[in-house]
Amino acid sequence: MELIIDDRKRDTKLPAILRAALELFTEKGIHATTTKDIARRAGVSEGALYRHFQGKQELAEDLYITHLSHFTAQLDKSVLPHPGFRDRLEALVDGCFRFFDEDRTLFTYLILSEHNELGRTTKRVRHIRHLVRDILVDGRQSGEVREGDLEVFGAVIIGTILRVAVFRIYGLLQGDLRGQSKEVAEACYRAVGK
Amino acid sequence: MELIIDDRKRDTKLPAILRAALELFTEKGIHATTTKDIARRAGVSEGALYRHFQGKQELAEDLYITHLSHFTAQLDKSVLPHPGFRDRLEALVDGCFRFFDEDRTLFTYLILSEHNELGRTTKRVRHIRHLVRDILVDGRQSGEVREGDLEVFGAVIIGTILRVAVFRIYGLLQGDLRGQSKEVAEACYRAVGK
Amino acid sequence: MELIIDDRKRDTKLPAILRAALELFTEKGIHATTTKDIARRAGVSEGALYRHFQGKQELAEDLYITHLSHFTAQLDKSVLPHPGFRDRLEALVDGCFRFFDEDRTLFTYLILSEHNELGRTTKRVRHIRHLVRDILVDGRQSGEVREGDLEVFGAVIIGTILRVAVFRIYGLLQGDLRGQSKEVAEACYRAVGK
Amino acid sequence: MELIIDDRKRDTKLPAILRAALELFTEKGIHATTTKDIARRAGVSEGALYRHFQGKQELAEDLYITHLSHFTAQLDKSVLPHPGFRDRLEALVDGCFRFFDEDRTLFTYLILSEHNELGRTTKRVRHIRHLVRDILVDGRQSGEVREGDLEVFGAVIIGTILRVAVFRIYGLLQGDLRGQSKEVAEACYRAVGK
DNA sequence: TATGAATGAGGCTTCATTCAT
DNA sequence: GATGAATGAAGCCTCATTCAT
Repeated sequence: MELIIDDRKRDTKLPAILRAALELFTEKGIHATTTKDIARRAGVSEGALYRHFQGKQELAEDLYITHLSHFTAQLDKSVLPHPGFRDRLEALVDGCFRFFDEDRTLFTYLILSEHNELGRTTKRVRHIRHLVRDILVDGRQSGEVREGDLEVFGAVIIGTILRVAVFRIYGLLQGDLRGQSKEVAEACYRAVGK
Repeated sequence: MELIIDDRKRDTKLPAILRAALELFTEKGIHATTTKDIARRAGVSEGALYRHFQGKQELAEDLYITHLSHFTAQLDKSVLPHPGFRDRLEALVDGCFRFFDEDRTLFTYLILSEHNELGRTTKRVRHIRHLVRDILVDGRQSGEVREGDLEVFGAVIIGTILRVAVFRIYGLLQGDLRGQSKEVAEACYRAVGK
Repeated sequence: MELIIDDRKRDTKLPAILRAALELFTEKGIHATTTKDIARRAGVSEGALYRHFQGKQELAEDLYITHLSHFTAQLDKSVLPHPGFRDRLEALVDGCFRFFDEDRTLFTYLILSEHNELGRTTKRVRHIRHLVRDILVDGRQSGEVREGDLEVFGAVIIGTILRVAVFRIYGLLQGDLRGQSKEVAEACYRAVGK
Repeated sequence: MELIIDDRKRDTKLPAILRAALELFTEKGIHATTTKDIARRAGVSEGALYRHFQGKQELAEDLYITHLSHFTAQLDKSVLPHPGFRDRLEALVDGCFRFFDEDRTLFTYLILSEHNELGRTTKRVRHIRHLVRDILVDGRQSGEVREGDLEVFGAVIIGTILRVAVFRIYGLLQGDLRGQSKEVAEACYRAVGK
């Protein structure tokens, strides 16, 4: 999947830098990735990073904010139009899994990694967590979600989706995740639906 | 909760070092924690760590292996004696949540953190994941677990438990988690039970 | 005051570059001024400097030699025609102070700054120091300068002139310096005249 | 001359570091001196600097403040006890010249260098300038200083002293400066005394 | 001619670890 | 055993200069 890049920078080394950084941040974590690592993998001098970012930190934050915003927006668009809770749940799971299948590295960076390093930055972007909450609140109102703490239900849904992805990475599951969307959505629905 | 320490070292600076290291590793990650950080928080000199460990890495691995083994063993002991799937599930959730309530930092270090830094080390210890798998296999055999991919079901259970803990840390949930054990086990059971 | 520029280059970016460089060199020193600083303040690209100069060093030397030569020549012309020591002294002080008033930045760059960076370059240009020496030697011969080491007297005159300028920059003195020419020349005369 | 050093650090590398830094800062300026330069001349690893200072800047400021304060205090003590303006002037010039003779490098660093790099720091320490002002104000009150702007007179005195030192460094003057104290004080007195 | 991305050397600083005291 | 100064490798970043467009 192509990362989001300002058109004017299409023929600079920025795309290579972003992709290299993304991979390394995901593999080893932001802190453990050195600027030299990034430069080497991008096929670029270290100094080149600084034409596009103020520093490693900004690079990491930029990658995070830009792509998470984009992903969440897309997810909103494919989930919220569905009227019923059950369909929304399926769309949610499917949206996540398709994204995972398409760019596992990016998914991991945005959603699975912890990023203590990014500090407050991570709190300023809409996240699946918020979408799930919206879905649950609507579902409760429409009577499709059973009694119980909505935060706990949110944890069930998000926890399940993310852990399935983690298991896929560990190799405990195989093949494209989108093949499992139905089954995973079903499990979630059983857990929280009426 | 008191960390596990060789009796002969009870009155050295080791306990302080371990606790300081644990806190910092959990707060900032192993890589981002410096030996100076640890020394300062433990109230010892920088060189003091090296009388107890070969280096930072060994300290991190030691903490991990010792305590994770201990936790998993305890969990096995409180879960496996129960004969039925449903009770085991409840015991599992409750065991995890009690541990979380007792020492959130240690729980985070052992279970929630990612620890790319520890590499292969993390694979050499029995983990909740293995216990969950055992419970599910037994439950399938006894007919208490419905049709469906056991790996997916494992992801549901573990994902749910861990995400509830994460939500507690974020402050989305409040109070002791053990109060939620029943509700969380119920959700898991609905998701995978017959 | 307009900097000295080859007529053919009047409508290139050279004037802007020179002025920006002069200001920055004076404010922060040559070493601490980056080519990017200069480019930004001049409103040109980083590479643009290199069409007019071989590099930053040459730019700094060029500025120095061109303008110092010009200033010293002017000073010679306005000082030496006076026949008496006293009048020459006044003309000297006044010439310096007028220059200061007209372009304080340039005066600072040429006369007040230390320029370790310019190395030998600074020694190849006639300097006020030489003019002062000439005046004193003549004054001694004509009996207008009292007994005493002429080098020390030179230090008194130059030191006084420069320090007055420095005090003006610090804000310890106010207004145009040329208003003080008479008083300063008087002090110098008392110090070294018969 | 021995630099001022906390007793507890007498047998560390700090003295070597301070002396090396002082020499280099004076020779090439703070900015142009690299930490590697300092380490090499001090016979120390670069990292060693950071056991004693937060960074190069702090090292430069520390050197400046500590020693300038000390010098000015000494100068106050040897100048102010004299009751008359003339004697004070002589003591001032002599105090400066003795200091110059004893440690020319330190004198240059503290008094002759410009130190744009030190910014506001330089303004927080009592300086010869303040002492000169005090002397002149008293001298005016006692009727020993003639009519005229005291700031200008201050510039004459300080400018003269400093320029003599500069000329000594250039080699225009030779031998110990203290031999010239009387003559220089005389010139200053003629310039501003009654 | 002008731009600004890219380079590569080198600057400042950090850090795990060692070692003299 | 304990301290903390020192080391040296490595990390992040800057900068004068080059070069493709």
